[in-house]
Amino acid sequence: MNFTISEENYIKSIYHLQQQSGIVNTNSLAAQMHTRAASVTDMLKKLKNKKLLQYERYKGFKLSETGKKVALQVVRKHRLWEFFLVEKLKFDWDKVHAIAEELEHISSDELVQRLDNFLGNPSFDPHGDPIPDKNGRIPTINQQNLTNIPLKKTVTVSSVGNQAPQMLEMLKHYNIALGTQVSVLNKFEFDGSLQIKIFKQNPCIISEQVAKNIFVHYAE
Amino acid sequence: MNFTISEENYIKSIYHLQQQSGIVNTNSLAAQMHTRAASVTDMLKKLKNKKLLQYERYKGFKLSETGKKVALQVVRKHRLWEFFLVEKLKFDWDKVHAIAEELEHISSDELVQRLDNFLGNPSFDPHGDPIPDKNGRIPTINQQNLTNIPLKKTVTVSSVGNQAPQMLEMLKHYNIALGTQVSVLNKFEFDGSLQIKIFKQNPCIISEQVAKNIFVHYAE
DNA sequence: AAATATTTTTAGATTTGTCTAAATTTTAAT
DNA sequence: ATTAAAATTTAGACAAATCTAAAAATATTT
Ligand SMILES: [Mn+2]
Ligand SMILES: [Mn+2]
Ligand SMILES: [Mn+2]
Ligand SMILES: [Mn+2]
Repeated sequence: MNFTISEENYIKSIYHLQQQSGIVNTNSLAAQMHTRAASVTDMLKKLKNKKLLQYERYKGFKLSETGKKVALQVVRKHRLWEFFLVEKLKFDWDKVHAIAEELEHISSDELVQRLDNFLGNPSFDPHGDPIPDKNGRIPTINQQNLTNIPLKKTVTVSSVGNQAPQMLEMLKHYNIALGTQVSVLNKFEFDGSLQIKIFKQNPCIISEQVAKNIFVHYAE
Repeated sequence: MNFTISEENYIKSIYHLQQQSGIVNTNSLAAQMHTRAASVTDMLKKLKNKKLLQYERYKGFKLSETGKKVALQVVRKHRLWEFFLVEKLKFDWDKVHAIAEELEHISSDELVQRLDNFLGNPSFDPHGDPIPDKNGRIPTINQQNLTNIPLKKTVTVSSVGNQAPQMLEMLKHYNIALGTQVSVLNKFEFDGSLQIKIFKQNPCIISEQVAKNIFVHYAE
């Protein structure tokens, strides 16, 4: 089946929201999509008609199994294109989201599969997010955010929670990228900020808010 | 300024039609776009309002200078993406048009420029059509169709006139691609068909209709 | 439990792009 | 010069996606 760009964007947003909260409500989706609650309700009816959504009015909603499959294909395309933009076209990682937001709607299945192969079947996108495979399966990694890491243990940055351009820009300033080796030297009780040592750099301090959005795994 | 996908498709079609005939009329555009004359008229009004078109009702129309620039950028994107699909993703040349028809509407200028560089700033797309540069300038080549070539002279295939999948499939069957060396052995007066010799193959016969759509230049 | 606030849905409008059918204009034929 | 044919435009309708304002349902507070 084929979906409009708008439908795909809604489906993807619902998918991301329900990953966190299980069930999604109208206002949070409206906020995520930068649209109005009334518009969301209209689209929910369409998606329910197409059996992509479990939805009863006033009761919240979540994707059906079919809906989830559609969402995963859009996510797959988004992350593969982001990988292409960074690895092949040398875009900075904080510049690719908006472009991938358009490219993810190109419809050819063969294109996606060939792109995947051309890129060497990558498992993670430039922000460390897992790329679903052709069947929608997602590779898992054991990762935790920096606030949960014991002191002095060296870990590797594996992904970024908040991917707002502001956050990514900040990480660029700190010289933190995926794969960067870090250890936590000190945790300050007053505001939860962390003193960290970044490989080959002088120790510096990051706020708790930033630390919570830096995910890491133990070095192999 | 930014245009909708539909506007871009109309602008591009008008551009291609006026390349041949100077001025364009409603019905031929409707045919080209697989739409109805009434829809064309509606869009003409929009494009005229946006100063992309010189248009007076019942009198035909053509692109303004601004309109031509927009068209050339869309053509540029279309042909760069086609090149990408064939050279990098190894698509057959008869499978890329429909996909490029979508990709040409991705809006980022930086993307186009980086793609161009990544591909090595190609001058011609997989069908031998020239790729406009950033400023809309088009490389020219001296080419003629096969019916105008003197007998026994060896020439190189440089582009294809009719690019319908049926035509491209046929050329694939004949083993004719861009760069293929050909010479005309004989011209049959009865139906205008040509006996030709394709490099490393036995002589074969092609119809006048096919010959007219094979453009060639003299080998360097 | 009643009143108030929040969330969600409906009603009705708007924009974009399309369509059919009818009217108008231009062109070609008698 | 009329008439007939072809091309083009207008009138009016429709689907998709959005919006604002008002109504309805649910949740929270007194
Ligand atoms: Mn998108
Ligand atoms: Mn990403
Ligand atoms: Mn197109
Ligand atoms: Mn082409």
